[in-house]
Amino acid sequence: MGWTDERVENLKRLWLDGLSASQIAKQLGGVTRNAVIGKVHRLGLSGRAAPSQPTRPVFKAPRPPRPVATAPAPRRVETPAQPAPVPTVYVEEPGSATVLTLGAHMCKWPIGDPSSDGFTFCGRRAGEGPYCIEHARVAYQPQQPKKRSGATELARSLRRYI
DNA sequence: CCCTGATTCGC
DNA sequence: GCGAATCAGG
Repeated sequence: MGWTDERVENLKRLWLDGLSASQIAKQLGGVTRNAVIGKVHRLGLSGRAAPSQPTRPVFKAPRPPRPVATAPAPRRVETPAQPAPVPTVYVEEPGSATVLTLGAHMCKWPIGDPSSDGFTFCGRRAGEGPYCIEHARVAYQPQQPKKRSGATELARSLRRYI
């Protein structure tokens, strides 16, 4: 499949809309993301007004030499032993995607407080639906048919979030 | 491992 | 001109 005028127009629009190369490739069909990227460059529109994910244009500072020989200071002098470091059970690890990096085919399972800075999405490869296989299981599991004791049920529901 | 764009180079 | 392979990065 070659680059017809129509397909090129599509490419331009989608690219300028901020879609990623792989997303565009899927949408156009018959091309890989490499082909899309190559074409984008040949068309001279590599830089985007609204990049899907701003690629660092700045250079990274040369790695500062690591202090090697110093012993790792166990910073923790005074803390009168708090009750228990028992972690909350039902919080997940932060996802790999933020609202800015969440792609079309990434799991959109929200993790954390949407109003806080640490809010993320799961971000793993999504299947048919908006979620990855694991979260799809949780999301689409209606109810457990049998009644259980309150404690048992609570323990059950919490387990799913570990 | 998933993803992103950038570059190279044989075709 | 094209795009797979590769590179470099999150």
